[in-house]
Amino acid sequence: MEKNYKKILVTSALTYANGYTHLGHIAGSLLPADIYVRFQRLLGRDVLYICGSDEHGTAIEMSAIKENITPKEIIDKYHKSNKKAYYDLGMSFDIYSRTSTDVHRATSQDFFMNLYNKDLLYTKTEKQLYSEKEKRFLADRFVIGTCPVCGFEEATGDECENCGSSLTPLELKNPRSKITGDTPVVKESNHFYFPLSKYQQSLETWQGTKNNWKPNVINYCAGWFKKGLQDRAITRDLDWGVPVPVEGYDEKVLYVWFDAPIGYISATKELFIERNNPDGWKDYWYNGETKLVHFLGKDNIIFHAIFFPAMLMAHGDFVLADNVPANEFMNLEGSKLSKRRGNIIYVKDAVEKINPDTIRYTIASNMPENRDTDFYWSDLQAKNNNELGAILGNFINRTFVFANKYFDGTIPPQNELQDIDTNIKLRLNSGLEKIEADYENYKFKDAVTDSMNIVRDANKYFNDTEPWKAVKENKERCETIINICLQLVHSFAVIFHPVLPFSTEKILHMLNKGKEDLSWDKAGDFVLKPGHRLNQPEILFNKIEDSEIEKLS
RNA sequence: GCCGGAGUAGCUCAGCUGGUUAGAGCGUCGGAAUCAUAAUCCGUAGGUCGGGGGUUCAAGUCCCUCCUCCGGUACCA
Repeated sequence: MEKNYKKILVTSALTYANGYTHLGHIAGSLLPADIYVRFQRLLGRDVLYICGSDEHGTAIEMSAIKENITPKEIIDKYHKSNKKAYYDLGMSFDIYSRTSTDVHRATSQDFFMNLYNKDLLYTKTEKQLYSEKEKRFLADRFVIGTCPVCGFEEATGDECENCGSSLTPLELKNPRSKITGDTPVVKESNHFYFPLSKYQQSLETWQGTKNNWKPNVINYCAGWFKKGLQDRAITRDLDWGVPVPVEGYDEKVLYVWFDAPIGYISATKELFIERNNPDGWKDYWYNGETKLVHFLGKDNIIFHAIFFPAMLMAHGDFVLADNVPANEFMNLEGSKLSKRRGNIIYVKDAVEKINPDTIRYTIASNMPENRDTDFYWSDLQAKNNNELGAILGNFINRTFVFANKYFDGTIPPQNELQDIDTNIKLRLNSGLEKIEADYENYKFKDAVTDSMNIVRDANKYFNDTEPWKAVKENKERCETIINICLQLVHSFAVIFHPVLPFSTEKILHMLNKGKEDLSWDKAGDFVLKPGHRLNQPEILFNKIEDSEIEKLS
């Protein structure tokens, strides 16, 4: 790392608990974050991985009304399901929390009051549409009416789908509620505003110091700066959310995008409460030597690179993000992933049918780091069969077969080394250096490619040294070869651990080694001792047949 | 409409501040090997870098314009 960070705090964008999470979420923010933290842990760094469900906002309240159930029922359902799916996919959160907890409510209200007490917030009264029938103010996109520009009759209060005009609800002709269809009335409402415009200069200065941010993030923000940041209302007329902790405003709640990012902080608090160290979270959030990294999809850039940092600046106590490595989107079979039913892959379904490591590997090797990418089931099949099975799995298997068949299931000694032996170790070490740089620079696709390329060379080493001949002609030579191949197997357990956590644990077990050998330091050295007894090998990646893929596509 | 991103081999994707014959994996075709989940390794072929114009000794890379796709557009998150 370019700076002497003592601690690393990693977040994945909170999952909105209004539906099942799909593979796009994994590709955008969950998987890169998990790979990153697993790598940092291998290096022995002090890292926390924070995520959770975002459970407030208009959309959840509206879903509850439509389905005639409570918001709580909705969030419970999706929080539980999504959390399980994430863990099934190997996400190694230190905590997966949610924003409906008491800790979060208190933390958000404290945050709000901190700004309120410093007189940073102001109130403003605006005219809004109010439904007498529903007894509620209507959010912009829950008002439907006729577009004043093109006459389209199904325009929503924020924009016209037909002509693309940006609208406000008051401009619509014949406005009506999207839920009940009744005609709303104009009513005034008073809200708190966050003075985002005042922080533009500080934000630009701050981002100016970031020379390793991805261009898409920098340019996107530059666009907003150029336009000029405007203050934002941070309270809403809803029933569902964190109540505004100010007298006279207790019927209102905090804007979901105000409280959601605070969720990263409250989840960290909750984690340390569980650890019986209630102040422990401060060591991370109040510490200028913490490296804070937000992983997210491109739809979230403004909130993590502009709005939340401004909130933190206003508050003053917290560390700001070191990086916001935003990914683009992953689509399915060439068309948008989340658009309509039948064209979506839920994580909960995928993990039931497919080896989670295969899912992780496929997504990681085609991660939308620079642009939108496509997920194909046929691609997953090819990656599983041709790379995971044929290259990695096969190398491990052919090595173990030799150890079992000719060396009684133990690690043979390493005798006199030849050039080809020292070369493969040099190759391993240069590969490790490259992969380490890949991970530190958020280049996960490169990391996967570079990792698998070492295994390709390991297979070449196996071919070139021909242990099946050596075992007959020169047993000592064969001992050395298989010793080295087993050392490489151990190295691969470490190297692939960020991407393939389940399989690498199996490899470690096959080697009869413990977690203490799962460290990046030990990946470059040949640490296995001759005579050490191995466990029985197992097939790590079963071949996926065409018929299975046809069922999934 | 406006802001940002993208369009590169049959397919999926790399190509930082412009610099010799544009790269990788898969797929294709040929070869070597036979220890291994018939799994490996080597080699071959494949592209007027979305269209057009410009700057430059030199452009996939910079500028202009057009087409197509994606995200945002401040009350969806």
